[in-house]
Amino acid sequence: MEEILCPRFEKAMGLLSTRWVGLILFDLLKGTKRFSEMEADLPISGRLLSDRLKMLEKEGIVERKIYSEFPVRIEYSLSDKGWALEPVIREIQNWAEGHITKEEVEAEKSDKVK
Amino acid sequence: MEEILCPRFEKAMGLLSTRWVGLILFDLLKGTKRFSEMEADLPISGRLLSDRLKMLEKEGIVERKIYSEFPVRIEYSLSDKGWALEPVIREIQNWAEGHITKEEVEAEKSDKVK
DNA sequence: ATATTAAGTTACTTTTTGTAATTACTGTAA
DNA sequence: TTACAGTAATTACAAAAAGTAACTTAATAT
Repeated sequence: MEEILCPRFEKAMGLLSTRWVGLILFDLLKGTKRFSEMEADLPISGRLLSDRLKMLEKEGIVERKIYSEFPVRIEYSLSDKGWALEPVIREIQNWAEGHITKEEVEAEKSDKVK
Repeated sequence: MEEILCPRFEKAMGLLSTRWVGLILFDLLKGTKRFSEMEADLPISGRLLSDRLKMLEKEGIVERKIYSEFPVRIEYSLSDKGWALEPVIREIQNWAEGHITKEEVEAEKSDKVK
């Protein structure tokens, strides 16, 4: 492979195409969330949610705040770098609304049953 | 999980976050390509490239054209639905240019060596 | 002591990737 | 007519990542 791809783009694409990252961002764009809330919102297990949040925190996209209450409360939110992804998510939504048909959504569901 | 996520968005995100799909789209946005060209452009093996192109064709995003010459020539290009993803890719590039640092790109490289 | 609650982590199985070798389908050359 | 060459895949198999459910940790209430 030669230098066809911009390395920054490749890195960004690697991040965004990590399974579940898009949905996690979508959820956090609605506001600050707790671990268990995200677990309930998204079709993802605790193990992977934990992995992905750790990864996104390391990348400076997500911020983690601990409140030492009872029981302990931990809040996740987007950093500025994370908020800057809003246009990306918006364009994906845009495309989805214009180009994903109801049939395709149905097909997806029956795939999952298999 | 309740109905928190838009099913169309979830479907779109599933497609776009399939490994290599973003880079394949990026490559095809530069124009029609042959299998072996894409294989050379991208850090992806023939097996997966073949899988992904088949999937994208099934989703109506990529078009496949056979030219019965010698040797056979097969060209891949984007459909209208595929071209409609251009703004998504553009916003990702945008974000990458503004928020991925040189250090992060370097870190990526050394990860690969490991 | 024991139970409760949130936020993870571990152990284990299934699925998806990556790599290399092989096939299929032409057509050209010896 | 057998052998070789150029594309575009496909197969076989080892390695990595994902999915699931049970378990752990830490603080506090009963």
